[in-house]
Amino acid sequence: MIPERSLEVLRAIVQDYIQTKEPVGSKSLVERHQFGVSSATIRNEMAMLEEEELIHAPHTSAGRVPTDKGYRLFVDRLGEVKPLSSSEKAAISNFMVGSVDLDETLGRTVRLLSQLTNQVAMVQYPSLGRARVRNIELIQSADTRVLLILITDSGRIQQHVIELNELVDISLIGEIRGKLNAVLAGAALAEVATLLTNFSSDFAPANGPQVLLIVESLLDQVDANRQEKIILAGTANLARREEDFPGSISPVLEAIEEQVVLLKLITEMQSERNGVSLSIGRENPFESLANASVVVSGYENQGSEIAKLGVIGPTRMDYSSNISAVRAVARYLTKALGN
Amino acid sequence: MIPERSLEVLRAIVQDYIQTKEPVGSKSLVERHQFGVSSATIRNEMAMLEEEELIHAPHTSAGRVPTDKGYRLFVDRLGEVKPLSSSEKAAISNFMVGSVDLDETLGRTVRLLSQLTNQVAMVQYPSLGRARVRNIELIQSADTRVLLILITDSGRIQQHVIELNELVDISLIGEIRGKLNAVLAGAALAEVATLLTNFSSDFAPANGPQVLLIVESLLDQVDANRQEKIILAGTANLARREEDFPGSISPVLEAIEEQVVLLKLITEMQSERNGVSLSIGRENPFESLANASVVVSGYENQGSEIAKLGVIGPTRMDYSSNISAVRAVARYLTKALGN
DNA sequence: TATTGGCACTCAGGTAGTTCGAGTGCCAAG
DNA sequence: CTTGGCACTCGAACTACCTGAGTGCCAATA
Repeated sequence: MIPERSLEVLRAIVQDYIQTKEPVGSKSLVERHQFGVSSATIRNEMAMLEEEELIHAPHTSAGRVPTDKGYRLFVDRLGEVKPLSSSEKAAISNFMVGSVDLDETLGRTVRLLSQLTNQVAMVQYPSLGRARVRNIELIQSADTRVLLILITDSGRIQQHVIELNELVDISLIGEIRGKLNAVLAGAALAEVATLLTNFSSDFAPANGPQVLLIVESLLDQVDANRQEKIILAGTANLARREEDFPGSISPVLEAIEEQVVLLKLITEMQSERNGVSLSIGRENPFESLANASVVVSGYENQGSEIAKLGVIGPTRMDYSSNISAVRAVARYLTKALGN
Repeated sequence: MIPERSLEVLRAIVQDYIQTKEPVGSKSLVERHQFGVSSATIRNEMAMLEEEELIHAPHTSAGRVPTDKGYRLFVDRLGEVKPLSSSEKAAISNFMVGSVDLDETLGRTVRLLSQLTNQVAMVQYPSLGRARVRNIELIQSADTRVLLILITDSGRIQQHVIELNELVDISLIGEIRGKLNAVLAGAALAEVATLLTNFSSDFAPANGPQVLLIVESLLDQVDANRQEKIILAGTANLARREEDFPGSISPVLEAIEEQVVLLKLITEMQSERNGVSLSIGRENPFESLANASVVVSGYENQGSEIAKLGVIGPTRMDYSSNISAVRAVARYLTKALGN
């Protein structure tokens, strides 16, 4: 359909535009690339591309700028993924050593990704969806208070304080803990609710209310964490790229701060080839992100994807580098979680 | 020293400037306020104020703008603290209901403060400095892994995964936990290190290495958390006030993201009257915050200050409102922690 | 001595006119 | 299909000019 050379021209336009941030004209194009044809020919090609809405001229006597559709074609068909430099690789492995718990690992990861790409980076906490219960702890932290801790095999630790309305004997707490673990250890989180349906009937009726409170809290815990969490880093990079956002950056900042929006966005994104998925400009469902692009990839634990990570930046971003950075970091994180 | 009416004029200038964002001239000043004198007189006053470096003219034929020194005088001597509107008060109490654990409470607080002030809000996590150990838990989460949980009486919960190099018997874990709690329960965090000096000598020599590992991790835990943590909300408000920051907002954003900087800043700020402390423009030690002001207040638990919270915004901010909002939120948070 | 009206002066910001040149589309010739 | 040529377009950059808010100062006044 679209002839080979036109695609070459599109690629050149995208690359030049990303680099120079100026609309690119036919003349500079033939100067910077070896096409072996004259600028007039290129002009014809460009007219074609404009016909296809892959590029767009901001005004009559200006060069051309890629449209969202143009970027899309670029990433889908043309952009070789730029391999990471060795210093970048070194940065990645350095960053990872010495993190032990999940919080720290994810924290480092998000900062790493932000430094690597000079964009805003985000890491989603592992979804509890497919995780399994490893351990449940109940700790009496005051006379009428119990701390419930839920540890899953993805390494995530949830804690919550339960306020019981009356004083509870420590042996009862122990009993509940024992039975909870007996019933739930190894169970998938999705099964927890069904497994606990008649849980309180095992206990003396007098203790029923307390047991129920704890069970409810546990279910809340499982459920509340279906609504996920995202951590961010490098917000300042947005401001540094301010000129890349026509209008203002504040809608973008707002969208980013609104975790719900971000979560919706990245969970809806379908993985494309290479395990990386993109949403470019107006492709993505939020008006406020019309000038932004999102690059995400899933990361895994024990063979299945548990959450996503990625970057968000101006539509005019260096897709090649960012895609490879996101992919590499996702891989490293998967590896780091493997231990 | 400085006559009464000059101060009135300064106050009027600050108020008008904050409201209109335009340099304010002598004529508009007499129009908007009842001074009972002519603009010529005001001009004389203004010349005085400029002499004192309390205001400054951006250029010859423009009105005047308060200097940092002018703002300082304003907040110290002139600004009545604007009482909160009843709807604001309602917002505060609504926001607080239903938060149970510390994380959630602080999370709500910071969002509340940001909404109330339309600025970037920050809340520092309680310092462990004066806190006491309430409980220590050790949970075996895999064959060679133990989860250490430290709960303090300020409600803060720290957890850390310890990697032991060899398989450990569960009864040993239980023994260690028991003795740790026996030794440490109720101890101030500062004492923990001394209390544990000879801890491992209580155990069979064969177990020495394991015990040491755990003790070390616990000490790390106590120590690592001396370096505090801050949570932020409302970063987008900065971008919305972009025009208030000459140059760019990106240095400000960077400073804010750099927790170390923020922490240094707010811990160094000395509380002024009303329990609120301010740092205005170049008063604060970081060049990047030359156009920013910080308003912070401490919040308390059990009668002593455990950490700080506050807002950060342009030097040209509404000090009266922000001061009262910060103060009110700090009070409410103190109250909320009282339970 | 403090206040005031008057007045000349300053200067940032807006408007209007001009030029410049990168870039375009089209065409006829190769 | 490619290419050189050419007329055309129009934003950006520069200039010149004007306007008006605001100033500082002074001499008159209360």
